[in-house]
Amino acid sequence: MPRRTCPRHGNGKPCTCAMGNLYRFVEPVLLFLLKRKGRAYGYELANDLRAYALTDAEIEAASLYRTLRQLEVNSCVTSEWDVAGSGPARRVYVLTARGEQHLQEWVTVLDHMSRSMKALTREVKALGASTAGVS
Amino acid sequence: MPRRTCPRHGNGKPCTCAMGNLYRFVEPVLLFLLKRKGRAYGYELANDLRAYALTDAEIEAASLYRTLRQLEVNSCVTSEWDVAGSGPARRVYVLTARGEQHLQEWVTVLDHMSRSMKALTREVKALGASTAGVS
DNA sequence: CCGTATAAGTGTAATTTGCATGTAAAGATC
DNA sequence: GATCTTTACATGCAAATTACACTTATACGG
Repeated sequence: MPRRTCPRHGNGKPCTCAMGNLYRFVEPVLLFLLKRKGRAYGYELANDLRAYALTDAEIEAASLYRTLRQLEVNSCVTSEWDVAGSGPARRVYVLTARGEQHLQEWVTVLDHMSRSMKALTREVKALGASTAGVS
Repeated sequence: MPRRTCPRHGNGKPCTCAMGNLYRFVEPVLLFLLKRKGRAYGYELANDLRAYALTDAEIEAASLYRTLRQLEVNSCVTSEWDVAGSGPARRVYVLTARGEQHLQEWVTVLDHMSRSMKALTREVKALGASTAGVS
């Protein structure tokens, strides 16, 4: 069990922060965004990442960059420096065929998880919110 | 990124093993099963756990027991030894009101994640499986 | 007495994560 | 021309998490 209290959103609402950042789920979103955009650099992806995040946990910039580098190590993306624009150089990423394939694998996995989660929540709701437990 | 190859199911199928065991997702299933069964011991829960698992990863017995003990530390369940039946003594768990509440929190979180996952997979499918990447 | 099934753990190395910090370029402000 | 801010990427390390092997213990059949 990860930290039981959410350090960032200290309110009473259920929060996936209490489950940790789960950077695992950053990966499929990055693959998707790269496929859709064609090419993109990390800082740029950070925004879209929030919109498509699978959990409501804050995405660490560090985990974004680390995930991209790791995807490159695993040949899911390639990168090169873009020194054209103004500002500091950007590392621009492009999806590879391997990455495309990995994204499709993720779709299978997420599809399955999505169904399982829905099935579970349905069953819990069916049981009702009765406080049948011990105090 | 966790291990990229699934050590247990070395075949080509997408497998959540490659995402690690995610014992986080064992927790809500255990809470649900305990609510439904009223009382249960670990070894018994292991079977049902497979049926309701949110990922297709093998559930480690160790993580099952550890999660139960941790749930007890967090007052989500209580336990006592059952020495009645034959065989080794069993630690029998019962859901508490706190655990019931925590289960409802999980429902909120899983509901949200389920939707996000479905939305993402839908969008990926809409893009098509075109190999638009670099070789 | 030995093997097997049941039941519940523990030990620990490796991996993953959160958070702080470092580097560096360009533009704004004064 | 000094320094502040924003953009952009990256690393270091302690703490948390996980995988996997291993241990303890009871009962039953033969």
